[in-house]
Amino acid sequence: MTLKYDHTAIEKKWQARWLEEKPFAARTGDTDKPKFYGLVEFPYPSGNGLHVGHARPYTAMDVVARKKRMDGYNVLFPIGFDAFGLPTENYAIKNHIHPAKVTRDNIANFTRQLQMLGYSFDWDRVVDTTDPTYYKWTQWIFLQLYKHGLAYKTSMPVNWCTSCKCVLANEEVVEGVCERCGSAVVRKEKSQWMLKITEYAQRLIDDLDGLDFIERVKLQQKNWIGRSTGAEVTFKATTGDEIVVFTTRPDTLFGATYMVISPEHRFVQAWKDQLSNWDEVTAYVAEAARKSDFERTELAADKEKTGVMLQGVAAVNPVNGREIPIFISDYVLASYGTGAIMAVPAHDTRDWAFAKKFGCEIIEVVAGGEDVQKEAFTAKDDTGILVNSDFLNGLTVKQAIPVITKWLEDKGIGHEQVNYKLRDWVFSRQRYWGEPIPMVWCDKCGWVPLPEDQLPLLLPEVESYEPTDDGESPLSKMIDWVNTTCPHCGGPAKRETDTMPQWAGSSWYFLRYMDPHNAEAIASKAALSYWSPVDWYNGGMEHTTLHLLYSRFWHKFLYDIGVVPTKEPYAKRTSHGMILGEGGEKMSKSRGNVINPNDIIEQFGADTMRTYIMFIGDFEKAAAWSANAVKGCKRFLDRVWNLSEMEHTGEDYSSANEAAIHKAIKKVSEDIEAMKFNTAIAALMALVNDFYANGASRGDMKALLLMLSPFAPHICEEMWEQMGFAGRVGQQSWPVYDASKTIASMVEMAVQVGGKLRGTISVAMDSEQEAVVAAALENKKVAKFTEGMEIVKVIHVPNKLVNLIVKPKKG
RNA sequence: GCCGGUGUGGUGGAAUUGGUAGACACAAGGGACUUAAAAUCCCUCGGUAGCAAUACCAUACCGGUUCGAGCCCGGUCACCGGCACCA
Repeated sequence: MTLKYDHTAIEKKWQARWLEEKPFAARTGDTDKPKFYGLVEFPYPSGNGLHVGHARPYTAMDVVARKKRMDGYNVLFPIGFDAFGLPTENYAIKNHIHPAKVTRDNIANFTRQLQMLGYSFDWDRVVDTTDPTYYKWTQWIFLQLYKHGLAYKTSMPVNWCTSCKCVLANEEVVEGVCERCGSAVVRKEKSQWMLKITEYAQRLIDDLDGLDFIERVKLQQKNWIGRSTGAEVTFKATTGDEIVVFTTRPDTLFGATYMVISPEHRFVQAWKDQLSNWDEVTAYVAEAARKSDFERTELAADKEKTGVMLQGVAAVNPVNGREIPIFISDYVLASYGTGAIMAVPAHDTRDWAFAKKFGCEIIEVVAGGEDVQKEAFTAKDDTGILVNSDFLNGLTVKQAIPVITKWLEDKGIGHEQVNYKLRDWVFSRQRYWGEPIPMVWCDKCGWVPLPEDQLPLLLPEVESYEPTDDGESPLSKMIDWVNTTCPHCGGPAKRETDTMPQWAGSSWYFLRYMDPHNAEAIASKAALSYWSPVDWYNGGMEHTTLHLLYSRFWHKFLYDIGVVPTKEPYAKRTSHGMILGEGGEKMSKSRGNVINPNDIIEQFGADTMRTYIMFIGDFEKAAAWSANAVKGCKRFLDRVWNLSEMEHTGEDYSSANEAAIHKAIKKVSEDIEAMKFNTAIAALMALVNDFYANGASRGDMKALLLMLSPFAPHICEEMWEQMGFAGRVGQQSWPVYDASKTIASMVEMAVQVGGKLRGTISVAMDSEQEAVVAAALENKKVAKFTEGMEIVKVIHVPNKLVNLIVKPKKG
């Protein structure tokens, strides 16, 4: 009689052994084995502790890592903590505890929770972004960016979160509100450090081609970067100024009946003296400036256009010399293209709406749509033919674009132009708990980078971490720290008091794992060349345009300056779906439907938790938690455990189970690679059902434990040991299947008559068509439908199906 | 509005990518064991009709291609995600 399955004791035992024996340590430069670097997104160690949302991707990658080790790979599977950030800082403010202390405590708690789940992380490679030995290198990378002209400080309107009292990157603003806290975001003029990610826009698109990323990630990044090809065209104004516009439709130039410039355009102020309605203009400019991002988004939704015509100034359409009015309107953005457009109301829906409201002329220049007085015709393909356009008449849109572009170039008033929606990365934050930006302002020398030997620039101790209402970082109150000497001229100077955004530390952490204790470099050349690139990176879709794009940018930069050996950081990127609450709603404290992994582990064990979270459904799709289904997985592991009550004889596969085992090995192996963890577990459940029906040899049990071990490692190690198998299950080779053994000698085939299933027959493997048809006709159910019929056609799919097409016999 | 995705039993989900729809579970019902309960084991379980064998219907909806469609094509509806005045 075997003991009951005591998950708590078993899991404690094996977790302790793993910490002691370190079987998951990665060895740099282990040349007799191929390397595999599996990566999960490191957690932000919040005070709430680990969430089931972490367990899904972490378990998945742990299953992959454990299987890869059994496949003979030298595996790097690390974990760390992305610990700078607002929640910690806010908690520190509220409770008057230093954020470093809060971080230490939270990391300790997370570590304990991660270990309770039995993850095979290499605990000697943990990184913490708030550790000065780590952020020294985050600062070092910033200095390299600065030295290569990719970091610059500029005063510009930025996204200001009214609640966080902090600047946000464009990527952090979602539907006009703060991505993190949901508060209103307003525009504010501030001097900010910026990173020139736009310089990498084209490469960030192009290099996606060679990567094994799921399509929706590639697509989302491409859309975010937003490349569009068109032309820049210069219009002369009656003031003599030249206004440059960007258009993707130079073919419609003859239909440009007015022009719009953004309220922020420099010409608005420059033309002050020429404008007879200056009061009206300034009122509109002020109004536009006051609008928050949220209000502007709202307005965009209604498409209610506003604007003011500039009285006293006009522009000239260069193709026909016609004088056209100039408007200012906030539907033209200062930050895209040139901040000015030529308006072609007949062929652009926004221009059309504006023209209708302001009574502008609508001239058709592309025929083929409905009446342009009723709606704009915007087709960009070959359906439209150019009209009212002089030398372009008769051409299709596609044909006309190169013709007019060439014409503009010849005249010296235009050229082809590519634009991107992507903007430079706003890199400053006015908060305490982040990496200090290692720059010094000297009145004589300007911005001076801190010499590298002075890194890390440590965060000073402050009295209060509270953000200030004037929008300055709390560090600005540290007079002793702020006042310093210029590294260049030695004169008095001031330190930069803004800190870096949370995305800084996470933009390169995967490199540090390769060589986490290196004091001389971000990682040694040897480690970088051995482990790069990350072979498989799994993470959330919400990071596609933030972390994933930012880290690709940094990595490309590091490649350009010779620090890393690969152009791209990640060879493969996959993504998991969210875990929802029991009712299918998002888990949240306010709904009270949050599942704490600790509770599940305590009640059912880590192996049940792991098995369930993998069995819950399609890994890529959202899945709702089900307490009942958790019990089902516990029942499965109980059944596995209770197999030990059976008598097992024979080291080979039993003849009764052999075919099923070979099939299961094939299925589980392929499913893990394809992240179809749910069907892999289903196959193992079916195998256990077979064992109950047929009995199982020691060889059969061995196969089961090997295959189940990546999912439920504790119970498998325990049973492996108790059954007296040598070594540790996690250190064995993954079983191989023999394709010929997955096939039985007899197969069941479907028989259709006229495409309808009428019966099944059992025939020898690879039977010829004649034999199959003969067997089919003998089947009583089939015979009913073939009696008195003539077979006119037979469709035979070997070993699967035979379809008899019949018609009534003549006579 | 634009781009992408999804839609299968009471539920979560399978389906070798055009070849026996509903694997594997959950829930439910019945039975065995038990003084009883839990646990465990066995059986039933898409719908309609029938005692049954069986027949017909069935993968959001409508149509098409095909010997054969959950899968391909055209259209419609619903939900989810991303972008959103980007010229």
